[in-house]
Amino acid sequence: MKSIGEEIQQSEFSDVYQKLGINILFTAAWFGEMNRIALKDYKISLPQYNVLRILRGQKGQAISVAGLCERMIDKSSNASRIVDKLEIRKLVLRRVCDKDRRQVDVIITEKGSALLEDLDEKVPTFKTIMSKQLSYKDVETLNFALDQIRNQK
Amino acid sequence: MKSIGEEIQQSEFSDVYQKLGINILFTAAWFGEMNRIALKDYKISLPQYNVLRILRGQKGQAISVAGLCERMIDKSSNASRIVDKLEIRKLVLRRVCDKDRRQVDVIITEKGSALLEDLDEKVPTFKTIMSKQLSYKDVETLNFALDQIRNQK
DNA sequence: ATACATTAAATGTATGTACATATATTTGCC
DNA sequence: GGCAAATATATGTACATACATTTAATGTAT
Repeated sequence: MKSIGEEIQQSEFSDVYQKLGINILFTAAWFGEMNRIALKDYKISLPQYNVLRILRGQKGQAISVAGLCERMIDKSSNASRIVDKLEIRKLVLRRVCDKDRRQVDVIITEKGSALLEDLDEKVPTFKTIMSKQLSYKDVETLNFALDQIRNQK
Repeated sequence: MKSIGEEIQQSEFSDVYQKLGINILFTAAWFGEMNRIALKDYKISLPQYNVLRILRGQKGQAISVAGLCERMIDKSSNASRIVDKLEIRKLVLRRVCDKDRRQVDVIITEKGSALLEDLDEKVPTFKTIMSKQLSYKDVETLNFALDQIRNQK
């Protein structure tokens, strides 16, 4: 099995925490790469895919651009321009919100939903990626540890 | 303590594996943001910082552009253009390799090394980020689990 | 030795990220 | 009501990523 040290050809880490930090970064990048490969044939980028999935999760309910930002993993991603690209391909619609005309509601179209359904079969789920190696209990432990890391002090 | 579900305002995940996958992605993004904040005053981007650290790790030994790519976390990053930016600021040097004139050796300059030394004091180490919450044993377990995830089948 | 394939790096283009700024709308205060 | 502050989104710019193509140097077969 390839350890993180072998992956990035680094034989020494200053300590195990450093190694873990790089391991988390590397594993996240590895997940991203797997998804990118799956999405490639559909000419859709990873952030665009993530936005579509957030919209589907709304189940028809409208969500503003700011609402999208809050739910995205990369907080500084520019949802406005990602929506631009999706709108050009008619995968989403923009509609000025009646209650607050500064807001723009974004809604997934039929075409967008259909594309997501196709992708569901192509994009590996985290469960298929990890369930062979990690038990339910392992996963709970990891989830707890990661939540703890981000809430230090 | 804020769990991953609260962070991205998603109350339900399809399963704990899905939750863990997103947790890893989110934690990696969170690390990145901490570092970006630390680097901001020095007008150096995260990939540029990572390249400088790889060069320092070479301890004077030359490394090619392809060698940099292999050691970078983001495999598809364009090391050539990152080196461009570092070269403009005289933090690194490029030198055509004598043994294979297609290769370009990249070397960190005195100015680059001095900048890294300054940054060492500003950029939080993973140890300072995580050692309060995770024991040595926790870390070993996590490292093992992540290595396993990336080596499925 | 020449021709062809391979390799290393650079470059071109579209998309995305980071951050500052601009524009439009709403809110709150007088 | 009128005006300043706050808010939602869009836009401008520099840098980075994803991926295809180009250029130069090297390896290899004939």
